[in-house]
Amino acid sequence: MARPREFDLEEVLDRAVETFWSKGYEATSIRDLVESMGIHRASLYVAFGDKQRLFLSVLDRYRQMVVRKLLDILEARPSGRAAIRQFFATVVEHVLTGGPLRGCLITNSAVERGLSDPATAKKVSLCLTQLEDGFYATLLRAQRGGELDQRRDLRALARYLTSSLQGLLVIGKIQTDRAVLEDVVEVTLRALD
Amino acid sequence: MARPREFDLEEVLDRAVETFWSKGYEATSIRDLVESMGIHRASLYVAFGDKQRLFLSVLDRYRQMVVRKLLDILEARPSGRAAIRQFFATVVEHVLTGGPLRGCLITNSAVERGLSDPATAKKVSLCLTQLEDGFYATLLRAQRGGELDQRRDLRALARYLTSSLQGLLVIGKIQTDRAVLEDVVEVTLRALD
DNA sequence: CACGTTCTAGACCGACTAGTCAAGAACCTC
DNA sequence: GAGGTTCTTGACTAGTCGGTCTAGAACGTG
Repeated sequence: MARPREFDLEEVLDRAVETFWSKGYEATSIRDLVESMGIHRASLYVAFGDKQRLFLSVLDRYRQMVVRKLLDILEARPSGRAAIRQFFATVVEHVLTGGPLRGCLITNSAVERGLSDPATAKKVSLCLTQLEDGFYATLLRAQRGGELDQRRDLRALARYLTSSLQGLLVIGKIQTDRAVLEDVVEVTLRALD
Repeated sequence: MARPREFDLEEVLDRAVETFWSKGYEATSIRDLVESMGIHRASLYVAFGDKQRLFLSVLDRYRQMVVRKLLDILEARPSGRAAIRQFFATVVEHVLTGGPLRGCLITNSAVERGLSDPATAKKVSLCLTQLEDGFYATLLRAQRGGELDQRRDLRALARYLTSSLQGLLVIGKIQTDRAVLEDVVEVTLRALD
């Protein structure tokens, strides 16, 4: 056996999540990460590999934590419609109060690295698929509960909601007028009628 | 009088637009710009100031060229509904064929620099406003032409379409399956019914 | 307690970063 | 053609980048 590491892997990874989330991939330097994670430069490389591999770990962690929480919202209510409405209301609140973390690491990563890093694109794609599947399950619940026309194409609706979420998060980077965001959500949800 | 510059300002600016568009702000180095623009490093600084100011000029140019073209699509057809449908069809084609320029500089800039650079945020906001106003005018045309219920809130609809466009462009960075993008557009346009 | 392993610490690497400067070339006006 | 202005050019700066390496500290096992 050997000397155990002095820090908690998930704990420092959470700090890395916040740093990449707020600054983006390119604008985050190893120095930034060392400072925010509170571990030594060499420890970072031993524990997580290089910057890109650390980022991929960050995306996994983000999926397990943040995306998971979002999916929980969709599952929390028996009414599918209410769940989806609550989902978007939560996102709007996040945008209005999120400060430097306003926005979404998945959106950011899709835009900044989607075209240049296939490994990142793959992880982002997984997150988007999970969200889409979450919407799908919720729409199915709504349909079975008689809240949604039986003839609606649920896969198309789920894809639409996933895309709408991304749009809302982009707009939220520029626009923090609640009325604007609520206008968007209101019209978005009309698609379910 | 003095020696005139040997390059065309707008011409080299167009090259800078392409470079920032395809690589993003942070990932683009001055060296990249010097090579793509085909002018000397010092000429770049004399003509455009530092990297950030060049980027702001790039955003202006993008608005005059690309956003202008998009707005033209909205104005090209007498039918407001047809114009909006054509608009999104064009965007889907761009995503499917755009290569390294797939995506939109406005979306990219909003996401990458919206929170960290107020000057960029302001220029992006202007572009989004122009798009929103373009949608508004087109919706109004549709409404007056009897293609849209008189009671609909056109401002909310315009904001929604602007946000939907951003969402589509984010999804397009990851997903190039035509069926997915068309699903999104199809449901998006149902909001007009 | 000694060994072997894996940690942390700080110094270090070449490459690249954004940005500057001095010198000379090219042009216009007079 | 002379003078003045602004261009282009290549060399140059200090600082930062991602990543590595060696030395020594800290632990579990025998």
